[in-house]
Amino acid sequence: MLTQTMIHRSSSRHTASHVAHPVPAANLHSFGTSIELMGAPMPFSRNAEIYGENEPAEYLYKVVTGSVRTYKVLNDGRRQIGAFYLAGDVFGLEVGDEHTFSAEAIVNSKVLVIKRSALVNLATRDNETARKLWTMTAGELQRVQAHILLLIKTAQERVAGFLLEMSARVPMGNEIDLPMSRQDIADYLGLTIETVSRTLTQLENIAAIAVPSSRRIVLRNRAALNRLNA
Amino acid sequence: MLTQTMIHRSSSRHTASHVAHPVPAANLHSFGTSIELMGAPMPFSRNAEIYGENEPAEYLYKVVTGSVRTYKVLNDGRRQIGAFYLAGDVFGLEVGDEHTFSAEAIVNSKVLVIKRSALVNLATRDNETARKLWTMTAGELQRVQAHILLLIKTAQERVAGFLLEMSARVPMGNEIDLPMSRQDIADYLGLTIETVSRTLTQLENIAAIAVPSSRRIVLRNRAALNRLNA
DNA sequence: CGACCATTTGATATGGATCAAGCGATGTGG
DNA sequence: CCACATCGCTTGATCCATATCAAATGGTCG
Repeated sequence: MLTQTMIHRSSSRHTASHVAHPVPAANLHSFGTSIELMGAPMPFSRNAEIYGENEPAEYLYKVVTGSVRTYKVLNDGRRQIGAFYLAGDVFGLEVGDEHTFSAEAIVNSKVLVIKRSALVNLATRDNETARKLWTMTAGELQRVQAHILLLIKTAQERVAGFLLEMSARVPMGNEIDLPMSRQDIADYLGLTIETVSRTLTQLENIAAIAVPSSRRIVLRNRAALNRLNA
Repeated sequence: MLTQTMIHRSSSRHTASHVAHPVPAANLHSFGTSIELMGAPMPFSRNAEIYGENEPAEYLYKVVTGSVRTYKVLNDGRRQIGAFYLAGDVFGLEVGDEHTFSAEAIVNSKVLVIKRSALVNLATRDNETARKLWTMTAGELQRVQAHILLLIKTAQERVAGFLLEMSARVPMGNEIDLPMSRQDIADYLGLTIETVSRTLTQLENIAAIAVPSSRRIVLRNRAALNRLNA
């Protein structure tokens, strides 16, 4: 098969910079009301690694600006993208000690870094926090379950589903500005770039979407897309 | 594409019997130490529905004997199996109010039924319970992430991965007694029964496995299977 | 024994992968 | 400011893994 990108152990192996730049001490007194107020946003440049698979999961993260992908590379080099995280999304939350995926900035991004241990400790005292952690994990679970349903569909259905998912996650509903490349989309959907590209032109021919520039997609006929989304 | 089973709105629509047979009152005093001691095992016969997608998630469940599948049916009738649950496994835990998948007994089974609200309430007081709920949800998350990785692989890799997964979950490691049909396996792996069947005979020809009877599989060469599992 | 259902095996079709070329945008050095 | 390299994307031609269609086999239960 070999549908995904081949990773040739090469590019973008910036060593995780936040290990070198320790995070400002968390404001413990602010945990109860909002997780957000901890630490300072940390910048990651395009393709920089935020953490690697199997690294200890000491922190969790919240995208302030930009976007992030998590992924896993199989033995033979195929890459599967697990998720895209946009501004406002939290990622990197694990219950075990290690990250199960790697994370990279897709574009230059600012990311809030939150110390996990503090939060988990707090959760044993503050059940508001405990519930929040649980709810976030459950949210991830639902996302991943939806992702599975995408992966059993035809190429058209996957791409349509992807576009609808993205449009639901950005403000202005019908105009999507994709931060990620065709290769990223392909590795998320379990397709090749060629198939993603061809499918987009098909959807354009059907007048379901318009593609004014390669990273900008306009949803022109949601009904048609929803029909494909089955 | 249409790789999964077509469900023709027909068989096995036994209305959820545990609504009719209310569960014995939970022993609230035993929650803290073990979730298991609640209610009496309830029998479900082969193919009986335990709950349906979109039903309120009032209970969670633990398989005592037998096995259970959860699944979702797409608009056009394709079925995707989300998971198989064997004796000892907990399923049906949701954070939202509704089940996102349906659940059926694969064979005649006994299932412990646990009232969710009691547990969730308790979790606000007992952080041991809270942690358990979180950990179980996170366990599901990891399982589903592993499932995604299966779905991007070749047929051989998927089947090998499935067999290794199952063998890790049953006691006697090298002999697997599958409770589920080829169709169930196919719908779990995103393949057709024919492909599953052919792939099993391929693996048999490679001497990676033996198939003494259709439901019984013997792992004969784990190294070979692991190599496929990539 | 015969009906039924699950599974296997065979023949053919097809959606998406692979291989290959072209094209437009962006950036760099002369 | 232009020539040219590079990169991301699209488009075309062909191939192949798996789906689909079809039939045979085998096991189970009345």
